[in-house]
Amino acid sequence: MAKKPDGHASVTLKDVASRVGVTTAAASMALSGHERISEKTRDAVRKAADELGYVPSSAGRALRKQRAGAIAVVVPNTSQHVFGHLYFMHVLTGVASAANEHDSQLIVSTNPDEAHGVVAYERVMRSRTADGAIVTSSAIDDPNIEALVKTGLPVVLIGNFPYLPDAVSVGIDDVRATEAITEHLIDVHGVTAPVHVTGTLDHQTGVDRREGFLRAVRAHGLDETSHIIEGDLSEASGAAAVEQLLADGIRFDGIVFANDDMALGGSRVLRSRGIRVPDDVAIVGFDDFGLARVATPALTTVRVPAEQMSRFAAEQLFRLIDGSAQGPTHHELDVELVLRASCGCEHDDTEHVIPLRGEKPHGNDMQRSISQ
Amino acid sequence: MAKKPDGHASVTLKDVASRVGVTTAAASMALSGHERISEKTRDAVRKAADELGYVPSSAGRALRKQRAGAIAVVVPNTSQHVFGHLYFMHVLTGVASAANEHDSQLIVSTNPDEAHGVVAYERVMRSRTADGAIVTSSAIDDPNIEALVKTGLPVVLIGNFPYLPDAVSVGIDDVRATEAITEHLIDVHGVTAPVHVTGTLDHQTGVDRREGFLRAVRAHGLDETSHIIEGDLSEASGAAAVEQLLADGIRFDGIVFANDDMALGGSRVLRSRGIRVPDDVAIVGFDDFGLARVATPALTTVRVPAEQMSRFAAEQLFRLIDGSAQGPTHHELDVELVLRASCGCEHDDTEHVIPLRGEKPHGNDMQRSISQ
DNA sequence: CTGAAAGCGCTTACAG
DNA sequence: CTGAAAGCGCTTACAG
Repeated sequence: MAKKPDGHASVTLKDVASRVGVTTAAASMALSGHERISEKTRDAVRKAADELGYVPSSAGRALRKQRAGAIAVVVPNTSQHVFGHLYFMHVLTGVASAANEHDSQLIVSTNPDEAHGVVAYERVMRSRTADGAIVTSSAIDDPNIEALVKTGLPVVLIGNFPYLPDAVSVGIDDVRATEAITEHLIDVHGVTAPVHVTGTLDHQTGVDRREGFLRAVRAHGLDETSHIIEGDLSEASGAAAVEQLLADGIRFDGIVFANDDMALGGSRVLRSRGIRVPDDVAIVGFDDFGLARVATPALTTVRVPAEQMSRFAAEQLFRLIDGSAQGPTHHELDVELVLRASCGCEHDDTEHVIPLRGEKPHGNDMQRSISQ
Repeated sequence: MAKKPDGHASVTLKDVASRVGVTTAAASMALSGHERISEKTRDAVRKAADELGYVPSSAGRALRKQRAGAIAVVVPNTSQHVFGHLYFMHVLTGVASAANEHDSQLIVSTNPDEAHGVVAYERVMRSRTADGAIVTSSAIDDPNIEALVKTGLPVVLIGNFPYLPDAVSVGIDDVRATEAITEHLIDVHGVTAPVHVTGTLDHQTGVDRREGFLRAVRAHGLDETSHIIEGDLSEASGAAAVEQLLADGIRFDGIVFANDDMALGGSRVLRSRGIRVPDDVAIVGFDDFGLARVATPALTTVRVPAEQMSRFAAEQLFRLIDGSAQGPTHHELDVELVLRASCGCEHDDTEHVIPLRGEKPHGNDMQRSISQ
């Protein structure tokens, strides 16, 4: 048995082979079910492996096969505040299940700090610790992402990246979704003075959701009575946005927040000022990662299929790794409108879900919608 | 350059060495700053490595060093419902920062399904994909955990495991914390008929929190007027518990929920029946992972320092791996009482935090409290 | 002091 | 058909 520095013995193929009296090569073939090994030997080897508790060394195998047997989920450090924590849980759940199905390990790679210089996740790739990477919630102009894509290593981005035409990515149609939920406020609830509180505008989602709001507003001739305030996706910035609206004496009867966290912050301020939601002001969010449903009033929002999205991204990544797919591609998943109390549709304990198919492709040809 | 099956070239030490005209051994020593290599050669090698974008192969290094350079966070599949998602985010954040400081990769290991047979995370250890593991939210009697601990491999458990005397673990004093928050309801808010909705009782936290409730109730002579209902930590079970209380016509003026999710579910039912929180019934939760603060009314709770706990667990794990610490040990972190609106202490937008030092060690000698 | 072999554990291409 | 070498990339103990 091989001795590890800390004194633990680990069982190697050599141990299995010598117990049976064959070479390691034969033992290896026996375990992989190679047909040139007799059934008798195969069984003996497998029995020995079982008894000894043999598990192949991932390092030995990785070195020989030139494949790590792992994929990485990359989280740029700058994104700490970009999505709420729950988004990332959904991503992890989706990627983990795909990784399990492919007998692959899952590595979570964050950038310790920006100053640290060498980008941690590029090291992960170059050191071949992972065979490929899924990158989530990165800024529009993150040069590291661009560099990573350019290396030609297997990388799948979650989100929309119009400035990275060579990338493989998976996202949703933020423009269309925000347009739809804004139209809902206008058409169904008679909102005539809508406000949009944006996300961070260095992220494509922020830009796209703003664009969706603008399209709906323009289509309904509400340009004059609508307003846009910049937020940063934090609850505090949602609260600040509403306080600013009130301080500026702006008239508004509906707010489209670019995410749920901000909607919650805004809702709190409205309530504290005695403004009723949805009676005085209808509000909606975006994400539905968990907070929206338990809020009071429950929040009408766009449900982002984060888990399916990341699961699909992982499957796509495995296809890149094994060569059965090639980039560049962009795939889009459908989202749902989840109608609850905050827009005036439902009571606090009920919800109504409307599928929103991606019928209005935009940007490039490769897009297509995937039914879930 | 080595060719990978998918056609990507990766730079190896050999490439660096041959560019400079030295052996790989010399190049290796140069890069690690070994003094036997002349400054001139060292600089030349480093320059070459930089230019070629050389990053050491993790597989090669792992094989040679008998060390993976990675640690694993293990999540038993059965725990899907045990803690809310946000708990795990805090765990990941804490472990990731410690791993980064130790130049270690972070592997997330879940059990695909119980039926899958071979326990996934034991494979991770046996295959030496990770040098050690942090195990979180496992059931009291999980035989896999016990087996894992018995292997003597570096493992740190998060939680309290009185039945695993050989384990290295990091936790909080659930008994003391629940006793304190129950006493708060009784002493400060005059609750005379308290109810406890337990967590899952196959987890030590569930048992301990119930014990804490019982201690407080007994100390105040409220045995006769108190009740205990079993929950499962889900929001739905909190709601169901309250419905049962009402259906049974039980008189109660305070509820100690074993976690925040259940408290939120219970709170919703109370509100829908026109029972005011905290005026008619004071309620408290446990965790403070995110929902408690944004709930209406904001939830008084015990703040579990999940991030610090798991960070400490990771540091402890690295000590086990490098031999600078040995098990068994148990460490306890301090928690805080966070007083908000649901018990009647504060308004919806304010909170008051009371540190709760672990002054009452119980169980075994090794425990000590760590100030944060 | 320095050159270069040995070997970590594995699998497959090669020689017989 | 089968035996066993070669080599993935690395680092250190050894020989000179």
